Amino acid sequence: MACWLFKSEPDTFGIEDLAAQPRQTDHWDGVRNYQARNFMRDDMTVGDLGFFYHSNTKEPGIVGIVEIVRAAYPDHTAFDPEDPHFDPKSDPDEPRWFMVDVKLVRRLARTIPLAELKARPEISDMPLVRKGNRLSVMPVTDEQWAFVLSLE
DNA sequence: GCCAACGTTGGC
DNA sequence: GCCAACGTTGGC
Repeated sequence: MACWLFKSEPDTFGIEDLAAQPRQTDHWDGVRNYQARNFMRDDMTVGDLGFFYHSNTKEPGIVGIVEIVRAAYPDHTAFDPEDPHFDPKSDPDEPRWFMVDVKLVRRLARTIPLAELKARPEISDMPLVRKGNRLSVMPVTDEQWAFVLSLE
């Protein structure tokens, strides 16, 4: 089983929004970065766990845990001209972008702030804490996963 | 709101 | 294939 981290802006789609969905499950659409797409399309499997991370907010940090409940399938929002993530170059017959379904497992007891993660040498290799990182979906090693949870 | 860092695009 | 220009991300 692999572990992951999903970034989202809480003003757009936060953990409370996921919690409000039926069965606390939703598709993770809108990823428009090839590296992040490849992780989802090629490497994520049902049963994998992920951190839910709030970005671009007052206190960015890890707020919860999700589970992958459906493996990658075409991201239909790329075909919708009305959608903010519309991509005219994604052809329904040969989709360019993919998404997975995630289910909320639980909120963390507290937000683990980015600043705190950055201060921990044990996880200095996490892409999340590296300068200039812009991946919205990234892998997390088992060791990093366990360490982050130990901070909760 | 600012701006550094990054990925993508397109001219050549 | 190079690289400047541009748009976006995301911390602060």
